[in-house]
Amino acid sequence: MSQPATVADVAAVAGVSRQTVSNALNRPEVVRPDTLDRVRSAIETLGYRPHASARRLRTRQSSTLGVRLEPVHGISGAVLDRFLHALVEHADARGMRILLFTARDVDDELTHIERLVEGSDVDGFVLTSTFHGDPRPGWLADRDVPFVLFGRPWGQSAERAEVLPWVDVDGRAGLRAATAHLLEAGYRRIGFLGWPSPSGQGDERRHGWQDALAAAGLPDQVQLVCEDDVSAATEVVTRAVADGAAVDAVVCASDTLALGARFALGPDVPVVGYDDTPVAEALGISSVEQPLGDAAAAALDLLMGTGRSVLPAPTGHRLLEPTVVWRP
Amino acid sequence: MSQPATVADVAAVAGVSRQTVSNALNRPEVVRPDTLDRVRSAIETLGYRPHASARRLRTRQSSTLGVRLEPVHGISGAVLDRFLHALVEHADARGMRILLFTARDVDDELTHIERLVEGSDVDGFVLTSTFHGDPRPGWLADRDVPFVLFGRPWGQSAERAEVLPWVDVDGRAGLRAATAHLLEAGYRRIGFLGWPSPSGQGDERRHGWQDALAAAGLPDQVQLVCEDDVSAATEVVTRAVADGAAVDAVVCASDTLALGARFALGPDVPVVGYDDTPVAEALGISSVEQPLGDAAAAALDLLMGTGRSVLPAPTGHRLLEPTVVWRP
DNA sequence: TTGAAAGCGTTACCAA
DNA sequence: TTGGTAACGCTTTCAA
Repeated sequence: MSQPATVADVAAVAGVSRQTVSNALNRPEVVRPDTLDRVRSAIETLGYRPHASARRLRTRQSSTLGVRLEPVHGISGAVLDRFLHALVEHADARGMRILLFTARDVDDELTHIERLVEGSDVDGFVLTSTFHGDPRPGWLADRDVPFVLFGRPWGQSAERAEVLPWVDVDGRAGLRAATAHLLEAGYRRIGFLGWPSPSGQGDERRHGWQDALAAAGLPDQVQLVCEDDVSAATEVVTRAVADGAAVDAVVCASDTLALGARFALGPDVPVVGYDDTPVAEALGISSVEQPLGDAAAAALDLLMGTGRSVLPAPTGHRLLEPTVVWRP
Repeated sequence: MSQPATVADVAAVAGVSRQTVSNALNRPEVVRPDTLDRVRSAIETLGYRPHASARRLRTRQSSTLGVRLEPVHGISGAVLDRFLHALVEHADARGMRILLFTARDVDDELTHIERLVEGSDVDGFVLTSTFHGDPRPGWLADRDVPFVLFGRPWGQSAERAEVLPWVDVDGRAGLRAATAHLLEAGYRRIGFLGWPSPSGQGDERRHGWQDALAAAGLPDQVQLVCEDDVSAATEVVTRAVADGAAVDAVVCASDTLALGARFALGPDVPVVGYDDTPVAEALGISSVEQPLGDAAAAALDLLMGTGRSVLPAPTGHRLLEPTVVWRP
């Protein structure tokens, strides 16, 4: 196989014209069965594969989705990694490919996005790590570039947020479930360790904790705040306990914080983290696990509907339920 | 910008022919300066970008490299992630893109690779996680598909290994340095916790430990073996100590093992891991850090030489020195 | 149901 | 140095 076979080669072997080969490939129902068979066996013997670039040039579709590969962020880096993995798999099943790019910051990301769009390199984007004041959704929507967010459009106006396509995991429900479970197990003084406000995900998770406490008639529990850093978390919790804070269990906004809390409180005080990272698993810390495979599938559903190409203007959203992984 | 501009549009605006625009883009030195200026300003005003697929169809180069995104493997998952990140950045700087694919196992990986090659989707591959009996290098070499290994061609015949292109980090040097440093600090009974043989990287790392001990005239130290799992490691070390093994420091083949050793020995016995994962950082465990950015750059150097396209048959190799990150 | 012809946007070749 | 012409491999009209 010095030179890859083309439609013309297949057509010659099958004794039909090029277009018939193309039809056999793309609209098999329109070709007579025995012709179809001849074409298919010709494809088989020649080891023919359509030339991706040629097809893309003709169809004006790249069948490719752009995804920014973000810098690894500490312990939770594996989360986006797992999402990406699931995304690649589901995309493959739908005939789509994932093209990576990196960027220093959001402005740089928009520059890259612009280049990819203008070079017709991608049909759309999956945007991760949404945040308050995120300029990307607006930028893309203004230019009619299809996209879907993994993460809610925090801080967007209500009308805009309503039509923006996004997939997210319901952190509030996750922490609500974790807290409720601890309450059932008899714990009464359940503290929360989270990030400073405003933080989309962080505030959601705090609300989940509050929901469960309110439902149990136990408001006003200990609430601590610090940056997402193990030593900082250890220090905050240690100081709070020294100052007389009463907790017999702690739910946290992340595994990083949970790890700090565990160091401060020892193994006898139940701690629940978020993201179910390998660290939580290794240290036997309970954690809220995001259904990342489902999230990836949902993102593609929103972006592509039931078809095999990206919708011109995706819309709608999906909020997925996480599950709590309990460890001794 | 309803319809993206093409070379023809640029040519019309600049008052030249299509070909001159193409030349201005790809071989500017062959175009007269003032013509070049006219073309460039036309490109500017039109916001023209070459259509990637059209160019690829014509040049028969995809300017794309295929990389398998592997399942996240516990604590060390971040390593390939960081390598991938660096690879995307360096590739971008060289006008190359990274296309991801996933696979269940090596056979499935070869199937994917075949598909990508036959569809002219990629110009070559960067293969990670090489292992004894790896069929991929042979498969690709047999078909003249360019590739480079991140990891040595373990277990390949000497002649074949000699011409195979690979980049790797010298784990042996890393553990030698770590062990030597501990020896200088006065530790004399330095144990090693590693993986079962044969393991390319694992055996290398063990040799590094042995090198340093032999140089210091202190052979026959405690050597332990277990699978790459935290609890297994904890158990193995705990049992060894209970059985009378004498160690006042331990170097390990991975951060996972180091974590287990830390649990078994407590914070007063120095433990050195490998890969400098976020976990090691969070727990204050010293670790050998791989220069992943350099590895990615070296991989592309091997694959592309100094040019902007993949070499037909890359060859040569590069062994990089890791550094030890010491923590209190 | 099948075939002929056109064209997607680009670059390579050759002549001017 | 510049421009005309011809592909690259594919799909999409439109006729037969």
